[in-house]
Amino acid sequence: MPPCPPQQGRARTTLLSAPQLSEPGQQGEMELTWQEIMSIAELQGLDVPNETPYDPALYTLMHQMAPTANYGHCPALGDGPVPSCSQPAPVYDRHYLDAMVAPCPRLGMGPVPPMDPPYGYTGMLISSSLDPGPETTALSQMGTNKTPSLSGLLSESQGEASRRAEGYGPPPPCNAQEDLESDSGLSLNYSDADSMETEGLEPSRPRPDYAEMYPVDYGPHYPLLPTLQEVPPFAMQPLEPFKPQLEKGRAPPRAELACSRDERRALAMKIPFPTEKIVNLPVDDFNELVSKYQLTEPQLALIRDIRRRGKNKVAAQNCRKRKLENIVQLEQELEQLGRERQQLLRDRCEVDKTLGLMKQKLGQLYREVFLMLRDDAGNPYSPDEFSLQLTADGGIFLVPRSKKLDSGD
DNA sequence: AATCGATGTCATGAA
DNA sequence: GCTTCATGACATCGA
Repeated sequence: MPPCPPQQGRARTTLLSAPQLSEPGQQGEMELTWQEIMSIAELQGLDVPNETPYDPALYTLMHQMAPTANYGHCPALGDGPVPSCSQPAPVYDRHYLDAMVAPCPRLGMGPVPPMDPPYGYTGMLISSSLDPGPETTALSQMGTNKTPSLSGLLSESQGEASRRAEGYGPPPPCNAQEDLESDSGLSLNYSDADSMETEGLEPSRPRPDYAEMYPVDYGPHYPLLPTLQEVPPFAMQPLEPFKPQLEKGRAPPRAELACSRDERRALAMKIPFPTEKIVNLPVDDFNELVSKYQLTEPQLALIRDIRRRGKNKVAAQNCRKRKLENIVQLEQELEQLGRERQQLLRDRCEVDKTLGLMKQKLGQLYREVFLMLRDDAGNPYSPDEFSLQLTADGGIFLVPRSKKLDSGD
């Protein structure tokens, strides 16, 4: 997305009053974010104010229905001076669950079909690495039934990354600002000009038609949050105490962040099924899933890109793993060839030594034979004038030095 | 500040 | 023609 011109921020500043934002840094991030969100609304002609997280009614409802559970509620969204927050996975999953049962009238979606049955697809490494822990969400309980058939091929860290990318891992600490700016290990920074896609720094690349539509958006899933009765027990468990990472001066490793960029895009675009399915379903099931919903063109484009990126991410991980394995194998082969070379050098040394001995013996034998030869007068032949030569058939001839046998050898 | 390794992403070609 | 996979190249982040 190209940098939002300042005028696009006006709409947001009319929605947000500055005192709501306690931290100047986060305020700046949120300004950018809301500029992008509002620009989306303008581009799509959406009725954003009715569903914006700043809808006072919804916002009030949020506090009423989940006063203690931390639903990824970002302090920067106007919740006072909370330094940081957690980004629990249940929020994400509940979002999808709710999306399954809640219509999304703004995007023209009709009533959403029920959740899909469990899938047994294990073809992708990313899916094979699933390992839902005790915190497994309702979504994973009902939606995934995967066999870790290829888990050995990927390192554990990769499996962890996959779990995180699928939103099934335990809720890692979430720094609000960091989460806004970063993603699951992705490099793009929404808040500065380095963001390739949000800032449109790659004019050579065709921008997807949803490009304006996936800025960070924590808002849209607020209206989809479950009512208190719907909150699963795991969501009501005590949360880990806040860890004010900003005060530690270090953001958590980006690999620990819960939401990937594509997941946030999916949230922002109200994609009604998880990115894990988008990426891992076989093409037939994927097409069937997509056909169940009435999705807009930008949503479909985003889904296709999420699938492509997800598959390519796994492919890249496999490719790098293969490359490393090849390097290790080649190094082992190199060592083996080095050992073989040393052995061949030793063998050659032995052979040279043996050859020298044989030449020595041959010379000695030659001299003995030559000295035994006599001419008709009984005088020995002079080695300067004659030499012994061997023919191909094994015959030995005494040949004058000036006249060699023309046998060729 | 420079460097390096890890990772995600894109472009491209092959199957 | 579409999808998937493999891989080089690039960008970014964190150590």
